Amino acid sequence: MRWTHTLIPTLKEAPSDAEILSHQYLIRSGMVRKLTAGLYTFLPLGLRVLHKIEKIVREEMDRSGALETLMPALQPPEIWQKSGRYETARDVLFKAKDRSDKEWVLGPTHEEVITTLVAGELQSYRHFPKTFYQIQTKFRDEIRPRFGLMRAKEFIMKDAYSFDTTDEGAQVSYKSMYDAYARIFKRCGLTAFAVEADTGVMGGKFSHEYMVPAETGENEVVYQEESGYAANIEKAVTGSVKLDSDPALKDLEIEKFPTPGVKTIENLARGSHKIPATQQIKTLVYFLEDKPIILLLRGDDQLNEAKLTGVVGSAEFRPGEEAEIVELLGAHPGSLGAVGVSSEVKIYGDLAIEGTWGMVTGANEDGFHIKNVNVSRDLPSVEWVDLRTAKVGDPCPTSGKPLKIQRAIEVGHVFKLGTKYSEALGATFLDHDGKTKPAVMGCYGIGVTRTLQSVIEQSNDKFGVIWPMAIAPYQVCLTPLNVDPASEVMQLANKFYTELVSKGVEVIMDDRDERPGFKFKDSELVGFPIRLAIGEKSLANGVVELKMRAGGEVEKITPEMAVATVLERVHEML
RNA sequence: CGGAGCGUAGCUCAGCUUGGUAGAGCACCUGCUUUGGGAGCAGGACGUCGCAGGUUCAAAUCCUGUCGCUCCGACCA
Repeated sequence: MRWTHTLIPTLKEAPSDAEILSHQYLIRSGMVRKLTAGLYTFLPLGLRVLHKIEKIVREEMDRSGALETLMPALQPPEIWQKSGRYETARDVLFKAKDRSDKEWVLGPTHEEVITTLVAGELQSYRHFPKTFYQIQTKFRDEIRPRFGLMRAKEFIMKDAYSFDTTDEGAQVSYKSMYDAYARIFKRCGLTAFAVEADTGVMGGKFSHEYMVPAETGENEVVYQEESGYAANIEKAVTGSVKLDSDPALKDLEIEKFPTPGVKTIENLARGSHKIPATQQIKTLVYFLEDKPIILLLRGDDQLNEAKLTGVVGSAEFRPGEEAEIVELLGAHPGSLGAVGVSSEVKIYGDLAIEGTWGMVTGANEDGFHIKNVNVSRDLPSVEWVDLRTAKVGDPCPTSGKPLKIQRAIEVGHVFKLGTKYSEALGATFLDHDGKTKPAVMGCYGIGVTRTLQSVIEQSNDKFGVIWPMAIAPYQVCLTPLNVDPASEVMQLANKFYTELVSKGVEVIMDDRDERPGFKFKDSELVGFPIRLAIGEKSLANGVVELKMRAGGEVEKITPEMAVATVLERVHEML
């Protein structure tokens, strides 16, 4: 390809609406342009990268035995009503109406469609297992699209769905996808690792997310290198963080004491009371489908709402409003406690305070707290569960070593679904024993467009993008510094171009009549892995100049060696 | 949806406080010079100042409304 024939609108300055570096480079290097928030046009260069990632995804999906399909993006709402997600996913569903005012759904994902297909086509255990995948545009009415392709209203996803007759089979399918994902990200030049992920209302143990470490990521990963433990913070459990209570306080009776003006854990820890946060019980009032529940955490801990979802089996909860809380407990937030609360209110307590004593909590009377709370004695009806958010330095659940936290971008998610959708949509089969059973499903997603931007986020320097060879828009940027067709420089460039292309190398020739510095800057901004510059000065010394984008000095090589050397580098880096 | 900020040339932004001729740099067009790290000079084209009302002799500037964009939170590939 010749630069003057394609469209690579590079920008010297970062667009004002691009916050993170990968978003800026995506725009500046002329890969995409924004139509409106969360919607992007892929320009020729960006599309080449996208296609290359898709090719890798296809190859690895095919290799794992998955079957490529293509499902409609436009879907009837009836199947969403059947699965129950017409309601539960209503916030992300884009809806459209046709001329007769019938409603349609733009697919944010395809469990309903694929399961409907399987319900009709796979009827015997002999037809299983099967895994289907597709690479397709998804639509999600994101509350807040952001960071370019990272979170868009419309994006390209590789989604896959496995169907097995047994749970054990489903685990094999799961593992197969899990492994394929690792290969995909590796081939894309991405450092991504699998972490245990929250399974939310679906339950079950099998969910992993593939994470790319990045400060701009929207997720937090809790990990311990030595033990290998890694989990999304929503899911992360820890070893016991329970602290020893002072034996002297165990049998003391609870005692109310005045705490005027104290509204927060912090107030009580600092002020005149000097009660460490670790000795306080934090009392939160939530409403679960209009029924109040009380949550108890240690003063220094934060509630993990994803864990709460798992505990109560629903995501339909919200923090109570001040008026509701006053009505329930008779005091304002800041003086709340669970001691003596009616046994009709469900109370969940975090494991970190189970069995402790000498604790301080609100008295349910404004301006008063109570001390010497012995949890086992004074809070008998509490159900003890894991509710806290893991913190840096907490003990690793497997090794006890201190945990660390790293921000990351989620590029893939593998999920063992079970029979939720197969039951709802009738994907059953006749087993050996003549019984009708629901298929056991798994679902697997890769954000293809997000993966693209993640590579930029991970692989760049102050000059621009550094594309890994496998997904670079072009492998080689041929840079003649004189584009006069009659010049020796341009004739040699044309010769190299022809030879390299004939050997299957993807070359872009920068045939613009621009100054050298201008061309060098552009090629570095776009990030072609190899640049071969041909200029009069070096040619007079019998050499051309090879520069690797990833680093290293300019290498001077003879024109005779140029094509072979470039070819060798391309293959080394693939 | 809650909180914060921003809408002026293709891009980055100044001008707004204190109302009065619409600005700069980059990019674009023409010419000359230049030619190894985002060149220089001269000339040129490009704007309903997001939109709609209002105040005023007069609005980019003040007021009201509205739409869009960005960031923080809940959601997620």
